[in-house]
Amino acid sequence: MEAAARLLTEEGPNALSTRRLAAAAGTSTMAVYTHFGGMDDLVRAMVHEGFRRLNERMIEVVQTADPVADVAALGIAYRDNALENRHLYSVMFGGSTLGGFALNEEDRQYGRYALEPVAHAVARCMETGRFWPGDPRAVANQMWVALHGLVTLELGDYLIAPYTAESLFGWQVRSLLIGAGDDVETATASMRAAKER
Amino acid sequence: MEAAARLLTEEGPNALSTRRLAAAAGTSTMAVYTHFGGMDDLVRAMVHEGFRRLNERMIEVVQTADPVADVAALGIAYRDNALENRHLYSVMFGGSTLGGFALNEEDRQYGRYALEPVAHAVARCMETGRFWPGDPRAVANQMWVALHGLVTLELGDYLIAPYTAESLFGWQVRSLLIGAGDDVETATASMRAAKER
DNA sequence: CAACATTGCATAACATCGTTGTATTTTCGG
DNA sequence: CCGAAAATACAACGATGTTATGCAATGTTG
Repeated sequence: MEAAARLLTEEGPNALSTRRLAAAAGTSTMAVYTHFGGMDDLVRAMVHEGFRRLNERMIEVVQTADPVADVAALGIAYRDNALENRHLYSVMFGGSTLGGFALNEEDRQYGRYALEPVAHAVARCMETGRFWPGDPRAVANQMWVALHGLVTLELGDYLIAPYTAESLFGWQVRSLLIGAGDDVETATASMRAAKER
Repeated sequence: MEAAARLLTEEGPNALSTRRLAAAAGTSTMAVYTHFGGMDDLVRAMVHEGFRRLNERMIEVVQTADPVADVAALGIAYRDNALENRHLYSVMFGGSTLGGFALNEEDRQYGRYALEPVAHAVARCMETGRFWPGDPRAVANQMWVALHGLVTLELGDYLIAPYTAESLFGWQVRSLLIGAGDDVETATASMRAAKER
């Protein structure tokens, strides 16, 4: 139900209640239990929708002749998706608890799956010699961890000037690219190219 | 009230209710309103206690002749504190919402303040030439972002073999040290020294 | 077409939550 | 030792998720 998604994105997780949702959708609270199994399953459906959006966002980052720029573009896409679905993001990755809802292993697997495009792009960086040879998934996980930290602190309003999320994001991605083996100059150029997409 | 802290650490944020707390403390729900102002202020007190523990943990990392090892030890201390107070940590940094509780700017300032020891250690690394000259707070923020991401994903059970939190943590800290200017060999040695404290 | 079964939702009720008001008990200063 | 003040026990209110019951719409079948 897109009414639930609207409530969650506009008024936050606390507004996502059966009665608020029933009022917004013009029905009764029972609709939640017929269409879903309960509040938990509704939240789970929201989470899956969130992962679907994230995957969509990652997949539509096209592959170019510059795989390092592709990696940077994937990082930008990841952050953009989190900022546009901030409440959903915090539920997806274990932040907001939202009543008795708890992630299960299947949910988490959806999250890990979103890293596949990054792993592929990193593999291409290694094949072309821009990155040192190694495990692409390890590098992708490294990037995920760093960007997740940035995004959650940004959403929690912990990052203020002069160390804004924007500047830290650029620094973070850049050091990740260089730490994976790229040269300083080419990494900077690839980041600029990624930003302009 | 340490009963509240025990409830939160042992049964999670959802178990922290006025009635559960009253039953655990052997009193009535009114005790929450006399000693604190309400549920929100009780959570806020818990959060402040969490920041106090974090600061304590960071401060007791002694300064040695190897400032890079000190930085690594601070990272270890940060992660250890988060793992030992996992539920509290998620409340402190905007993860769990816990009813209507919301962080205010004063709370966040407590969190940022915990970075001071890191900034000092980084400054010493720069003075001794192990790190490139630069803004110590910028490097400290960089480290914070990366470690916060690692910890939150670890607490959310997102990190599984072969990319465990343990291995990613080592990789993350190592690349941070090297990215800040240290050599590969000396950084590895300093990390080993930090781990053995 | 009519009787039936099934499905979906509205209404009401229940347990639990944070919170508030009132009365009672406890505490403590003079 | 007494009176004022603080702390607490008890009950109640609104709101939450959930369940039970009943009704109406819908589809199915003879």
